[in-house]
Amino acid sequence: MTTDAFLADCRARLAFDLFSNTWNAVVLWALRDGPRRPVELRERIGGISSKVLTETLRRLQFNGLIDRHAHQGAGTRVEYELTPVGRSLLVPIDAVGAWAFAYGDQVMAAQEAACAHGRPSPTR
Amino acid sequence: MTTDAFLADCRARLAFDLFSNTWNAVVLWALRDGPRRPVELRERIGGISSKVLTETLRRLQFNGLIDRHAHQGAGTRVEYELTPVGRSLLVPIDAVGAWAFAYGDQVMAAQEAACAHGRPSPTR
DNA sequence: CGGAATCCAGAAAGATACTG
DNA sequence: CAGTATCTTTCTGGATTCCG
Repeated sequence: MTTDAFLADCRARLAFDLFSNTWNAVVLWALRDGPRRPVELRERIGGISSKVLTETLRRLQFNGLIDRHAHQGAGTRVEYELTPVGRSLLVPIDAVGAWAFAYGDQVMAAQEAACAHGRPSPTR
Repeated sequence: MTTDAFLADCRARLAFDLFSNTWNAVVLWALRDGPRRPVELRERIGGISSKVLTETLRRLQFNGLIDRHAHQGAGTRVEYELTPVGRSLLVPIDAVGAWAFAYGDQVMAAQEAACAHGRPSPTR
């Protein structure tokens, strides 16, 4: 199918914007095995602050990718869960992961080679 | 294969970082049909400034995803071309595009529904 | 525990002008 | 045309603190 036209004002940009965020894909991935509480997510994911996690969850919720469930009881218990749409996004996320698995070494090698040739490292 | 562990310090993050940039994927996509000159890229892609395009190209080059060819002649003629590794990245990019094609409507609908319910729109 | 409120540093990206 | 140099604005993510 090939979905041409990522360019100009294309709808595919919508998906790219979802990825152009450090944590969106990571959090979705961390939710793949079922509902999770924020504290669990922070354990599974390394190095994400409470604030940033909350922001990310709001963002995903806003885009209809996750649902928030507040179970009432002693204290507070909240869980987040993938929606069907959110779950469907795991497919392309997995494709990205598979690529990294296959080609990550070559990218790192290219980075080191560029540095060795005195090229400054762009931010990313 | 499923490439578990996107979490903590995993190599898959390397790939996510490549995507967590507004323009990387778009520029790679614009190069899919063969070598392109910067001015051509700016035409195909909408709304990218010369400066940002250059930065993006340097970044992709640094990661070994594209090559730069400077043809000498009257004036200046430069072309950028995908490396084999860069071309391989089109596969996951295409998966993302296919997802957007299939589910983009639902995401946009969710956004509008959230707004209608008075939820503020997170940045992304 | 969940999460909201601040404050802050750094990075990304846009606009503009300029050089070869 | 390709690329650089500034300047400015916006965004992101991190740290800290406080409330229910």
